[in-house]
Amino acid sequence: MYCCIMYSKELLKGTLEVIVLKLLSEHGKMYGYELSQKVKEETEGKIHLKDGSLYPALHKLTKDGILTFEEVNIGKRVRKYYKLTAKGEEQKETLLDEMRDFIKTIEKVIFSDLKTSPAI
Amino acid sequence: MYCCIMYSKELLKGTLEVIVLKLLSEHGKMYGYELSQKVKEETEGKIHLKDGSLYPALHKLTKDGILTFEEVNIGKRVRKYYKLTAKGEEQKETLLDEMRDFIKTIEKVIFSDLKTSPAI
DNA sequence: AAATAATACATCAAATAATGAGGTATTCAC
DNA sequence: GTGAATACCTCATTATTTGATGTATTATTT
Repeated sequence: MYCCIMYSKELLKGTLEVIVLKLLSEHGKMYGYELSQKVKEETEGKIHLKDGSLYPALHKLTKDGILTFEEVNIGKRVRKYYKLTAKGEEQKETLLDEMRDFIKTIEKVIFSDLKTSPAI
Repeated sequence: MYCCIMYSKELLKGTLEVIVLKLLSEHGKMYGYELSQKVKEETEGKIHLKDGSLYPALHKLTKDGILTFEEVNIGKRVRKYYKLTAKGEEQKETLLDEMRDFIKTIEKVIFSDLKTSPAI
């Protein structure tokens, strides 16, 4: 059902994307697991980036030139630290603007009681 | 990509659903075309309920007992006026609450500059 | 009067993406 | 040495949007 919003794909898809880009922009570089923990923490568990969504997303964003990564060995374990490319920085700004606009629009439609009813 | 939000399905799915339920609650009864026009108008064209999304959604909501409809003949044309059932009223409240909560959460994650950086 | 736009409904194949389940392996705490 | 946490990954299934396509009536423009 989802939606049918002008910027539907770019936006709702972006719920994950915009979060990832914002956090990476803010923290410089982060690895997948770190991202999911950070989001869980900042939202008191309300938003939970699942493995099955997060990793494919990171791969796609990398493929699209939004992110790059470097592998860092932590003992025998490998971490992939992601960061924004220049294109990624632009994309972040775009998505944040869209999100702002989307929220404003939704709020206007959804949370207006005043609008119609002259209240008896 | 979408998301992976606690209430993902119930919420993002709901962008259409919540709009429809809100408008029906507000206006009593409306038909499909009217709904799409109203939304377009109220959002200055930013949100556009497409036929291919709207009608299937109305059918599904009816099947689920959220909506009922009555057919009205306008000349040779038939209009289906939809309205909320009691269950639909409840559902509307639930979705509005979720939407409020979602927006608050997203805003917290996305629009905080203060949070991390101690600024130089 | 004829063409065009708007009204009003509908369906469906294709594309897209989230979910949930499954998998591997390392490190830490008890 | 067992379980939990860390850290990555894939993929089939499911769900949903989109865009195309269709039908038909009414209003408007030329």
